[in-house]
Amino acid sequence: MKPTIYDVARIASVSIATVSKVINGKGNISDKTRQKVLNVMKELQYQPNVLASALTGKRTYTIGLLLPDISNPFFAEIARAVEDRGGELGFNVMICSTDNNDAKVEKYISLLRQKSVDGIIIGTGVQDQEILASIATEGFPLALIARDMPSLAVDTVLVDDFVGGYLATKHLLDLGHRRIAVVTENLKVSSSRDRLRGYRQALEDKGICYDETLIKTTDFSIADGKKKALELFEAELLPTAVFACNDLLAIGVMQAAKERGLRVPADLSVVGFDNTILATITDPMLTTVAQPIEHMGKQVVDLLVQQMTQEPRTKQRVILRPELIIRNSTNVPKA
Amino acid sequence: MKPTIYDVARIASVSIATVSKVINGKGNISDKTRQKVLNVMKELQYQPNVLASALTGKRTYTIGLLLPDISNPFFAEIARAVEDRGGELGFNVMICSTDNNDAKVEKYISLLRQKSVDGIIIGTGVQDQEILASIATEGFPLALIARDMPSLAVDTVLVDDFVGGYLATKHLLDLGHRRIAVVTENLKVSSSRDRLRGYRQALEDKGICYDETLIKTTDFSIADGKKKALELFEAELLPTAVFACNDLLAIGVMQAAKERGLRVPADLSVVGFDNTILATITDPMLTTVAQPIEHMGKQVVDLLVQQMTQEPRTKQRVILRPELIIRNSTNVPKA
DNA sequence: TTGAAAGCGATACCAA
DNA sequence: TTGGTATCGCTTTCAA
Repeated sequence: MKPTIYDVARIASVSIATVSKVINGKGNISDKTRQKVLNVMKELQYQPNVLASALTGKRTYTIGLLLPDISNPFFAEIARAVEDRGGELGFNVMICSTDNNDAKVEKYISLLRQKSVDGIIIGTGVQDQEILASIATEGFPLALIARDMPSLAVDTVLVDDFVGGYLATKHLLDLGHRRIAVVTENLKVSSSRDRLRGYRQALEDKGICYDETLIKTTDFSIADGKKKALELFEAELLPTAVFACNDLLAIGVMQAAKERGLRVPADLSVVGFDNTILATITDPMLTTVAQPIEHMGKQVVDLLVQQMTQEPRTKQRVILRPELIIRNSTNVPKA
Repeated sequence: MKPTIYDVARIASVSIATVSKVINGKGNISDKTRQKVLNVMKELQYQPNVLASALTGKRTYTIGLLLPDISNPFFAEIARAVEDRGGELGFNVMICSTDNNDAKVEKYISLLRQKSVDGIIIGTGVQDQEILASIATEGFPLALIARDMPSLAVDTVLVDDFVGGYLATKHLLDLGHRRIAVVTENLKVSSSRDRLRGYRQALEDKGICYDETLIKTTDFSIADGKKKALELFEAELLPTAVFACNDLLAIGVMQAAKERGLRVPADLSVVGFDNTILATITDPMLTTVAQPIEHMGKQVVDLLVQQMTQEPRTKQRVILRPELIIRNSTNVPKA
């Protein structure tokens, strides 16, 4: 069996209270006693049981991370960033892939709370915000990453999706494109809506009419992007460029283009969003809007940890500026 | 505050012992009492505190998962598979990215044990097997995925790397390639060694001499693969094909080829390993050796859970057969 | 400077 | 069928 605080106390011939004090550096303990206890602890390779100490009201040093799907590179990269910053601060992270399913979100949150995690980071879509509202008002540490729910008083870190959509579209516009299609994730997701708004704004600034038929809504897999792009290519008048609302969809679009014999970027320009590792792997490499994932991960963790360690403060939304990464999937339109 | 078992007991005017019994379906409780307690539980939205119950010797229903890097698609896919099966069985998973660093491995294992996880799955490289040996003999539930440490009595699930290397090489050989280079991860990793053995065997079966200069060892990023491929391309006599020991390296090789003006597969055939999502994204799509990731994830979890729930049994190594997925990065050599 | 003891929220044994 | 109570490993208050 693992040694307990009692074993240490017995062998060091002190009380468990004393041992507890040296573990936590509290109270006044003589150097001599402290050394004695420390030695025994080392000898026994004693490690305090986190569960027991959490039961007395201390932290579990564990945070929950809700993501749509950890096998999606964008979210995997977020997870890594969260894990890294959490690690620096002494926290482990429990991952939960929700598939953007409210039922799973609810189940996971309930489970995590049964396990007394110190806080939860939400990177997943949540339809029914009530699920979050209740625990947020309850004062349970909660933070959002890459999701926006302005109606909720919750710390949030995200990229300015509007600007992102704007930058992507403007880039295309500047190249001379006028017929720019959009393949976007479900518009129930706030980030998708904002990216589309950015797109519209860019068009408007250029005095170009918004054409409903150029907008395709779908899920977020490569296959989805491909399917919608194919639909786009059915039209008599083809778009000369596509703004895809994430890299996965952009890749689907590129694959569809290839299947139709359209060359990227000669016949069709494609812009993605996220700048995941995938964007560097396609051929041509994908022009895309970069989210500062590492920075975002660090920030949410910091915000969350502040909630658990500091005085209540006003919740904040940190909006980071996305950056357009120009690679090889965009070019001037043909003739 | 969250309600406790005491709240339930008080409101239902029974003892906490009775409540505990209805929670766990133990003992004989009259239907009437049971209903009463159940109702109060529902009313209060009572959820037992997992920490407290774990303190009394029950499970935490949490498992640890050690991976080199969760942002690497191969491992992210493993994580998802583990999470899914874990979820079905009632377990949450704590992810730990180790960067294949023994110090981190040790730190994480210690941390996880302090938190009383019910078991740990290791998918990360571990140089000093002593780290694992001690806790394994101690009887702590442990299982390996995609890693082999035959000297250790630990449940293990992996693909037959030897066969994988053999299949990849044979495919190239069958196409007519004779000068087949290898870009592999550090040979301290067992899987890399075995894949290389498979390669040698395939050559031998065909009566082809093993040429040391065609073998390049490196780390596992795209950049590493590219760098080594570039070195390969310095030679007077170019290889006509490259077997890369994972998809990331294969992609690096493809990028190097492109940079050198070599067309894939016309001038150079490339085979990868893992069949991650990346393999479907490259252009041309990558021929690669598929690991049945989902199946592997399910198996390790099952093996691990067996250890915690069943009688001690002989440890087993489950060796799955990899499958060659032929896509478009391989072809007959030029003239 | 040290220790006795209550308490955290559950489980399980033993009585009633 | 139900309940009293010791126990798990630790923290913390209060006395000594």
